Amino acid sequence: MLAYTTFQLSQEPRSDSYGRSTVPLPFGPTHPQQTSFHAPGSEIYAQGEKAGTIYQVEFGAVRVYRLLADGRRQISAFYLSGEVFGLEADANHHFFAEAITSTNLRLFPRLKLDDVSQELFSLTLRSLTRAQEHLLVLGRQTAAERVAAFLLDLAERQGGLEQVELPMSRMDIGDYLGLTIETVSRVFSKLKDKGIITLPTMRSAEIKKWKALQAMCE
Amino acid sequence: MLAYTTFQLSQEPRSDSYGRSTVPLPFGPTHPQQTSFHAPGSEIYAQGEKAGTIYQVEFGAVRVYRLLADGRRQISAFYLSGEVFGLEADANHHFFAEAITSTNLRLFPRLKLDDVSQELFSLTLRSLTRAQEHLLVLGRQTAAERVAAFLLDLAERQGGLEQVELPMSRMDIGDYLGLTIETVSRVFSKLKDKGIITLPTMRSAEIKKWKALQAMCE
DNA sequence: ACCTCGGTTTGACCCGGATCAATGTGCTTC
DNA sequence: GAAGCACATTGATCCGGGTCAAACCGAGGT
Repeated sequence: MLAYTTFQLSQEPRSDSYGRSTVPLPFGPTHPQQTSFHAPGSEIYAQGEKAGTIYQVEFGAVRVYRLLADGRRQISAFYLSGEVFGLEADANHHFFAEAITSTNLRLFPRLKLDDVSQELFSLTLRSLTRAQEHLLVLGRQTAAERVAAFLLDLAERQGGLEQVELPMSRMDIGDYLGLTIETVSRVFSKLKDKGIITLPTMRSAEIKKWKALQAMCE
Repeated sequence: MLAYTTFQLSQEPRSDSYGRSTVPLPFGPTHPQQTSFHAPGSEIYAQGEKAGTIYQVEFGAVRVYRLLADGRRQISAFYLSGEVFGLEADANHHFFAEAITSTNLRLFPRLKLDDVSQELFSLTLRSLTRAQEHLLVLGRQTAAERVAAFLLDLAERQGGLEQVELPMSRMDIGDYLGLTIETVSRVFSKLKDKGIITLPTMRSAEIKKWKALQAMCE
């Protein structure tokens, strides 16, 4: 029932989409491995902590999640026996990891890659982080919070100017944020009424009150 | 305003979290580059097509999305000038990519990596795919569809047996699926009433009607 | 300038899932 | 076995955002 998909850059499939290897992980042998036991509910790492170690579940179950300021939580993924987690796009963890049940972990220290691999790998990891952060938006934010976060994201990607280009339609925005065009439009109108943004044309926005917009995302 | 985050495995930061490089991509020089122009709305690649090429937006904007059977669409990400997309976890595309506006793309052919990089990179790409597929669940599926997909996912990860262990609490499940514990519980009860599953204990489920469960996810 | 047409905005109403509240159930401890 | 407690289920009500429908642009075309 497990589908072992072939990876384009691999000669042979070796692990499934949860990181559960069918052979020992390739970065094991050269580095002495360490294991650690975690009681139910205990923290494995916290958001903001230094990252680098990769973890493989020997037995037990782990949840990886983020929190909004008001306590709303979005679990990004669960990890079961054999599965691997802990990869982060930069030096620090962006998520919390906790044991759900009694859990034993095998620890793999960070490893070195050549230059080409590095850049590509880095790129992928940051896409992963972005997707995971978008999970939080879709899973736990209101329509207004989603649109505010979207505008700030676009503005940042366009250099942080107050003028933001919106190359995509309202429908595209809705489909990205998990909303209907009507709701997107209503939120835009409300932001305009409050003087937080202006809408000079249908395909652009001007951010007038950055603080207010940022406050809306928690 | 752009935050250039340092990647743990890099000596120096070279691209931001959208894949917009501050220096030429490292896989450019050794391979002759190709570019392609796309009119608004035109397809760049389709779900199921052979993957491998990596794309960088020279100008324009691109949407990458998935569709449910009934036409509901979830856009996974937008890509703007300078940004990179097209990475896939296996030989085929799992998403559709389309130009939003008139768009020019720079194409990079697939590249070879050493063995160690391969496994790790493969792992990361498949995490990325999983996160992106979870976006579809959170953005566009109903409570019943989310729970059904969750049970099937867990069952598959546990070897495809009808008995599924649920190491996590209802609250954990809710926080993963973007639902409340009450809704998760109600959906479980409804599935039980319909004879699709049984709940021998609070922390396990038995799938009785696979077809019905699969049908619920579209 | 006027017409057309797709995309957008606005309004009225509805419904799925959240919230609030009460009850039920399994586990632990004595 | 009874008490205590955390987690889970069930019920009643509410509300955010979806749906349906109408009006409103704005960019081309004539």
